Amino acid sequence: MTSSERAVDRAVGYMFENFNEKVTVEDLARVAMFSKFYFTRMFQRVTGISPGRFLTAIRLQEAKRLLLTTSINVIEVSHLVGYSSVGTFSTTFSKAVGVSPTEYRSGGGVAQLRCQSRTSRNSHNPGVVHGKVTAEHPDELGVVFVGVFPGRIPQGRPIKCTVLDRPGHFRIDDVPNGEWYVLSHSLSKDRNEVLRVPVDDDLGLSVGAYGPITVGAGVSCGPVNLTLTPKRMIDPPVVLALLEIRSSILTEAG
DNA sequence: GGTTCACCTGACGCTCGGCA
DNA sequence: TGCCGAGCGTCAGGTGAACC
Repeated sequence: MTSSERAVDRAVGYMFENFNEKVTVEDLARVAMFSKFYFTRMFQRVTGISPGRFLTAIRLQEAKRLLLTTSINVIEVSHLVGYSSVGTFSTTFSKAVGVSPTEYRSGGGVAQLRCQSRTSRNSHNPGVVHGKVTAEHPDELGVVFVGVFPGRIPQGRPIKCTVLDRPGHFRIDDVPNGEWYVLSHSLSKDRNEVLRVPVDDDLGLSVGAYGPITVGAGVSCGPVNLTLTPKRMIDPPVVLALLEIRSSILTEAG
């Protein structure tokens, strides 16, 4: 682990301990023992996202857990995870997870989403993304989710996605033109045993990221080689109901 | 009780430059 | 080369009220 990663690790630890309070970039920089200017750049370089968005992801991950495992109302949940305005919480949650807090709870954590194409971009002549997902111990992994996202953090609805039985080759068609990230997640096989039960933590989760890639009109983009590694604390939390989406996709397929 | 929306604020991204 | 400070424009996120 480099000195930068150690500093980011300290800051992320501070976020996990204090996400329910007001945490500023100055606080995090002080914990990391760097100036706030340099810290922001360093954090972005190590994690791929800004400190503020990382903190938001932690808060939403905790909110998902509270919504599924308790009967606390949305207002109380918003306060418990650090939001002073339930309006902000509701809006942020809906954008990141794909459904509102009450929909998420009523669906038991299974977000009935579809991999959507975006029509706002130049998508009349979409491209193809292809590549391969590898892992150090592929036999220990269950099904693999591969999605195309606008950013480095898996939130909102994926532009396009696919599910593999195991690490291996993939192909995603009809990807709109633009600059995207390809993100992949997989659970260890023992956790897949409980696939139908909503998953609300990162235990046994392996992640891989690639990008940004530029998809051109009618062009096959790749190979995109994704390597799944066990999720570290400094990897961005999975905000989107990715695993739950995977479950619903499998339900449809089955 | 929960969501949406307009407005506002502060964090962020980018860039340049200084220092050791 | 690594660390840090600062200015400035942009935009994500926070607030609070209206609405369902």
